[in-house]
Amino acid sequence: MAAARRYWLMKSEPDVFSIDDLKRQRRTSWDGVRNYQARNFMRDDMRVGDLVLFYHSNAKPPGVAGIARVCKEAYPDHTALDPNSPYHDPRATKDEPIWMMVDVAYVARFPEQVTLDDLRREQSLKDMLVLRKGTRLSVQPVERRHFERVVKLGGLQVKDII
DNA sequence: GCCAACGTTGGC
DNA sequence: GCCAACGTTGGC
Repeated sequence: MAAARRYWLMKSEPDVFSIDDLKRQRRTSWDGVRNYQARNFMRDDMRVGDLVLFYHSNAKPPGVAGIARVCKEAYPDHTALDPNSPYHDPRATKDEPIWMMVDVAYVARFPEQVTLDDLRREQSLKDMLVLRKGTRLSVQPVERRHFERVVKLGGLQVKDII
């Protein structure tokens, strides 16, 4: 029997890569994660089929812009080996790549972004990690009930994206 | 652009 | 193993 699907929130700066970019490309490799906790979530816990809240950080306003789905499990992030990449890490080698990435596919763009303020206003979402002061994790787990609530706030039906 | 909060580095 | 210094994140 397959393990239960998990839910995540992943941050991206829309000036760098937005939900619209993902929609155009249909899928992307989630490169550039350079935080051990975030890497460990991707490497150890993300499985094909997991659903992702695509969060626009450093945006005006910041918030959840849509949904993605994990379509390939963790593998080495080769940008760490590339001296010309902004994500280059001189410690990384082919045998010890240090950093990992997953691939995600486009699922849906919310008709209306669910802003950070919207999330804060929802009593039922008050325990979400993204709302906790000082939480900078760019890859974080989300509870199913929170995921489903955000989808509804975004104007979509859960059954339509699963 | 500011700056609080956090993660990482490196001297000891 | 401690912790000060530094770099980064990300909301504002």
